[in-house]
Amino acid sequence: MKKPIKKPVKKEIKPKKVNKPVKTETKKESAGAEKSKRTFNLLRGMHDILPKEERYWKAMFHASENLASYFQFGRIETPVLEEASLFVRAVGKGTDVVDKEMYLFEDRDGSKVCMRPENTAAIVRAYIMYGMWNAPQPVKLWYWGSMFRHDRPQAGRYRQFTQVGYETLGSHDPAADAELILVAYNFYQELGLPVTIHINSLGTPEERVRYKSELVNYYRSKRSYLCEDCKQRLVKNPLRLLDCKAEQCQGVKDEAPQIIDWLGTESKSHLTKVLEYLDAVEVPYQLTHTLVRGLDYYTHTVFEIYPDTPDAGGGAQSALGGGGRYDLLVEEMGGRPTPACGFALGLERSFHVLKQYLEQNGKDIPKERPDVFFAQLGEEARKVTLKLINDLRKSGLKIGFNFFKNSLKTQLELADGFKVPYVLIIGQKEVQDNTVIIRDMESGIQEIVDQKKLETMLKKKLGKV
RNA sequence: GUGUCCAUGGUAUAACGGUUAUUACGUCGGUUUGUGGUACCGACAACCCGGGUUCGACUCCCGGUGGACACCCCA
Repeated sequence: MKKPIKKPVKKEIKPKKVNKPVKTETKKESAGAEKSKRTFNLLRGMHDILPKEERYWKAMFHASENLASYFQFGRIETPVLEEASLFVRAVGKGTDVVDKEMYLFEDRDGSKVCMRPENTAAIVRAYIMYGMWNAPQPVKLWYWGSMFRHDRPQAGRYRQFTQVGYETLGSHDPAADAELILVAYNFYQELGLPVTIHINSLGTPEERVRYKSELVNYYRSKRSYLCEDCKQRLVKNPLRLLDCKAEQCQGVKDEAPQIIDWLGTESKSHLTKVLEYLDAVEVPYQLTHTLVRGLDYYTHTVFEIYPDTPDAGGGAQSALGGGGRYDLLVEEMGGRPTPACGFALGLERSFHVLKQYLEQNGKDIPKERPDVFFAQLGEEARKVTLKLINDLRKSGLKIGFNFFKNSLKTQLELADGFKVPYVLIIGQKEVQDNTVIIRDMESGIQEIVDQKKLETMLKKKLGKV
């Protein structure tokens, strides 16, 4: 409140430059307008992706796109907004994702809609809606988009976050599971980030139910040793008991029955086959019997991807992505019985860990640099330059320039900042002669060439023939 | 949802219950108007918001908002 009043006064006392009073006036005006002075914050848990981070995002997008094309996944984009019950049904009532974290609201016509908290449900919806079972099976789809969960923000966790995901619908073959895991693994290989896959099997619902009751029995007998959270989990979400990080629960956890012992021969052999495929493609994995997943729809294979870097974020948050098989979901959602599996990667997390990893190892994703910089003096030269730059657009050369600077000195400074090997200069003289100066930034040697020969000259000099 | 810590120019920071709030980087401009990587000069730009205590608050207190981290949970 005080600032707007103070400032103008201060400036009026010592009048200096011509444009000062003008500025004072605008300040006064905006102060008078009161609320117009307010600036805006981001909503909690939201974030911007700025140009300086773009190369990481681009790398991630390219990796996922190339893998999708190589492994023949078709891109699908579903809406951010869906009928709320879609996710309630698919993800499951009682899960935190549905009960506590959904962006849920009434649309203007009173219908309940929500912003997608994940994308598998929508993929299944689309599979059924468009009768994709009529296409050759399995149907392989991938997506890239924003998801929304109203959770408390934390390292690598946002309320709006980006996931890339791959889903294979219509195959119960363990090769489908393995292929997905391979894609996930390759994604990080492409980025140069070492990761390990943690894998487990949840078996069939029947096997899981039997195991769960066994687990509950076991934990009940040890109830007095458990932390408060685990006492809650015992009634609310028993499988999560295995995920507890509390010191006091570790002993109990280590002795706990393992689901693998409760799997039938078919489930076991499914898991074994997946592992055999992983061995064949040399994907490093770790059989983790404590791995359970939060969403209700998983059956058989479940897996998560963890960075190999030791201090890459906290405990649970270090999972970069995860997924698994959901053989019953399509039918539950009203489709024909269709086995399926898929996974999603958290891109903000991946970005975070990747950047940190690269920095720690003195590496980086190279910034995009122009090959040459075009400097221009005067209006006529500017026109010619613009024409030449446009002509060179298809040459494959990247040309840096800044038309809004007039002094050659400034333009050379810019060029220097880009570390370009050559600068092209056009002034009055060159406009008249239809020439252009090529300046070697290292040696300072300059030569004058005909504008018509510019492209071939440049390509030659840059070794891009 | 719970807990801990935090909030000064674009970024990173210093200081202070009281007349002009540091410094560096940055951005813009200049050192005879057509030549960079150095140097010098100048300019720009900040106390998150609201309330309280006080003669007086950027500084103390409360609330809000936002941030960081952990838990719950999840990507």
